[in-house]
Amino acid sequence: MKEMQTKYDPRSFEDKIYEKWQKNGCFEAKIDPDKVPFTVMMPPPNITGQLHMGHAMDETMQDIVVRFKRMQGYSVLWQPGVDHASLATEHKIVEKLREEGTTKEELGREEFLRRAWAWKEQYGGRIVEQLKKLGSSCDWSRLAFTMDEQCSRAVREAFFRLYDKGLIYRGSRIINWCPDCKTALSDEEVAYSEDAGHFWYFAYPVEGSDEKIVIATTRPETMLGDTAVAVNPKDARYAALVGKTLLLPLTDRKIPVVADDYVDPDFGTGAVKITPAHDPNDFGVGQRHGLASIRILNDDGTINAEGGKFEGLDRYEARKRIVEEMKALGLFVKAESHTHNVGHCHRCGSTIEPLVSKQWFVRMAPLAKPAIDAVVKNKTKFTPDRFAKIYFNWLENIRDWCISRQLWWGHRIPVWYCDDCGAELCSREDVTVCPKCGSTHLTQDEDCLDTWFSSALWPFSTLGWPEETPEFKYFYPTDVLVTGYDIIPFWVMRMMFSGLRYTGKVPFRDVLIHGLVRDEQGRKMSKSLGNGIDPLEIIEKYGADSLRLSLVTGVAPGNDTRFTEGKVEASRNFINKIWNASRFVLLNAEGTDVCPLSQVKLQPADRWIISRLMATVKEVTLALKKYDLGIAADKIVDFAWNDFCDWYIELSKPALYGDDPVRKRQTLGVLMFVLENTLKLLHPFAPFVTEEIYSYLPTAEGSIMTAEFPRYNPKMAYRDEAKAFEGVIELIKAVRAIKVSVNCPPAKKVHLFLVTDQKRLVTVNKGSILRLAGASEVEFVDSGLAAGDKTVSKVVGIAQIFIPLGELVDLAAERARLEKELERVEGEIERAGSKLANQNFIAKAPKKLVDDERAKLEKFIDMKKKITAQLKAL
RNA sequence: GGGGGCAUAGCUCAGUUGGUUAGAGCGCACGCUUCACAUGCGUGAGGUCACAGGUUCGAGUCCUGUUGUCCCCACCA
Repeated sequence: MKEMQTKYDPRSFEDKIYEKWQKNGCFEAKIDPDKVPFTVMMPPPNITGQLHMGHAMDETMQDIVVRFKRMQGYSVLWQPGVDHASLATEHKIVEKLREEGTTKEELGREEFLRRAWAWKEQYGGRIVEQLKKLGSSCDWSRLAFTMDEQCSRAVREAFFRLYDKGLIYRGSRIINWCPDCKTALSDEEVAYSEDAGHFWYFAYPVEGSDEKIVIATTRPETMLGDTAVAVNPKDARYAALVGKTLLLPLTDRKIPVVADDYVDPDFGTGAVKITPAHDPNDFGVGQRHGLASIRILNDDGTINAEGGKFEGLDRYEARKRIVEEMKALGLFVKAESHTHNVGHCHRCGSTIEPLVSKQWFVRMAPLAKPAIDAVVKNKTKFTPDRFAKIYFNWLENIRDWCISRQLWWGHRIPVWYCDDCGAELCSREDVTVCPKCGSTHLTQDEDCLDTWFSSALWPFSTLGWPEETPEFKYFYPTDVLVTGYDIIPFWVMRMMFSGLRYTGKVPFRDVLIHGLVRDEQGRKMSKSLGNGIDPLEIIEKYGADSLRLSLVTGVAPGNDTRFTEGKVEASRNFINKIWNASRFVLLNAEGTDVCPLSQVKLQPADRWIISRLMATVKEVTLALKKYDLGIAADKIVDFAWNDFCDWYIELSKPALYGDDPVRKRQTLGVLMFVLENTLKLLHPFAPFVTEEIYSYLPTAEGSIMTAEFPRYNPKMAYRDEAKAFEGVIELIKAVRAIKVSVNCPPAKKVHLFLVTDQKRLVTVNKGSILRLAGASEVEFVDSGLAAGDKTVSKVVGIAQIFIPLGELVDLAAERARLEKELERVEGEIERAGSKLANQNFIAKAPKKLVDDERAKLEKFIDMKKKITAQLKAL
């Protein structure tokens, strides 16, 4: 038998084990009609991405679930993949081109895409390699990419179907425009923040009079596109002006004063400049009053020809110049500091310009309805369920989804325009001949689709949809989707309505939502703050298992968590503990014919640890089923460290070091059984170290990955015997506590006098009691008097303990100690007594509870009697 | 304005459908070279479960309100 290394050194085996798993095809999903499928779709990380703590937690949670299910015998598919991340990637490549002194326009679409693919080939796999370091057990042989052939076909099909039913349309509407990325964005891709700005007051002269009307704006440059000033119809101040014409300064335009309920008379001056082309509210006013919509910005955020002499100026430069000119004209009234919510590009942070533009949209109302219903009807369940409310909130208030992007890297919109007859043609296949006029002069729409359009199809596009592939039939719908709450509007929601629309089924039955990983001070980890911690560095230092465990312990589902290295250390210490406990068992088993558990004549301590193991198996299995990963991890750690290491291993030592070879073989049988099951319980959380240790177990076969997850066996519950044995533990703890309380040196063995009716239990465990309590002898007596007068005593469940400690005993201190104990017990009697005196409690509480309370009361009364006697004896 | 989270030990957090004497890790105190492990072992101190009501035999847990704090969405030009 090979021997375990003395030191737990994850670096020495983690990579090797991962390679072995891959080589042996342990992650590969198989269509097996005899098994129940279990499918998880990995949220595809961006090809531009680097592994961060958020990924680490997300991946760990998925891997835990997936490994658990695999061990339970499901046919598991954990589908990995990466996302082309249209905007992020294009941004990156454009940056690179800038460094090379060129632009994408200069290269042209074809060359640009060639470069983008080359970049993808070179760097796109980086994140995949990083995921492997974590131990992710996904089926890499099925690695998908949102722009691969299969996903692209699905995108075309999906687009075509929606277009065909009129659920995709093209129109001029106010959209969010990023002047730096030079593309439209969806509402979800705009992040708002409170920014400091100004409120500028300008006077607009009324035509044919000396009157002026004062308006206020935060964006003076947009006045170039004003086509009206609006006031509230009930506002008496302006009633006379409604219908009059204003001379729009800095232009030669005349604009009307209109009345519209939209205007809040109490805000600003009560008069609002209306710029339909650059403000969503103004757009509405413009439509109601038939106003012209004048767009004044170019795609890059400079003023266009409509801006007259300001043409070509950057929006902020134009703002400055306009304020100056208004001052020169005497039409500037005042400026106030004003903080307001400003939209920023999710990707580059630039200030968003709302503007009217011709874009493609998905009609959301008909799609949102079934997506809401599916969750209402529990076809898909959120864990924790409060996130269903957030999901509803989004879908109930959703607006049409702008899906076109002025980008090249992505799925090109499958619509062609006939240059001759002007027909608009959407097709699954490329169109080369116009079906309307037969022309071959066709131009495909220049734009790409929002990345999330393809991500929305992920749960089925990866399985071959729209083909009815065997994979699709077997693995779809998927079982659980694991993702952060910040992704609900981007992705979860869109997969839901897409899945329902295209496949008629919900894409997943459960959605497990987790929170954000924050830094030690509770701040979001971010590039700009520079407070991110690299998971790979943590893995290098502590091992992947420690990182994984630290990311799920003490974390409640859906809650944010703070990452601290201290937590990783705590997890590392635990794993180190397991490592050493395993070494202990294996070193002792060496050269011994370990007795199989079925042939062991179980002792009370054996039954106790097996009982605890079974209770843990039950709890862990239940917790994992409910996705309570934090609770599951807690239970395992608690059992392994406290019950197994601190108690059972110590309890086993008299047998291991004793001279009864049968007893030793049997004890090793129990140790081996418990160790093996502990490793299996722990495997989903700490796959590497458990696999490594498993390989040394004489009883184990193959990989722990494919071993069966421990099953609760009611025959091994041994509930009563385990409870009785807890008495022995209590006894040992009491003796230790007594010794500490009188400053008795731990090495000094004490003579125990016990008044007990559990002589057999004590006798069977005498060796353990002597060893763990630090005693030289156990003697049964009828009363404490036998122990002499310089004794310290304590009452525990199975016995009255008397320890003669001679000079160490301070009679006054001992009396004080006993009195304090008496006080506590009397408190308990009081509590239990009043509870039992309550007739309502007796009548309404469950019988078991009442019985328990009665038993407790009896126990405490008995204790009181004994303590009183001891006090008297002093 | 709408929605949601959080408030439990010095710190970070658990607490599963309401039910033993409210837990863990870290930190702290005291002691320990006990032959797997000092990344350890033993013993302990430390909590009016934010506040005020209510429901209940019974509330950290459910309801209402208050305060503080954080997040998401909408948004007044």
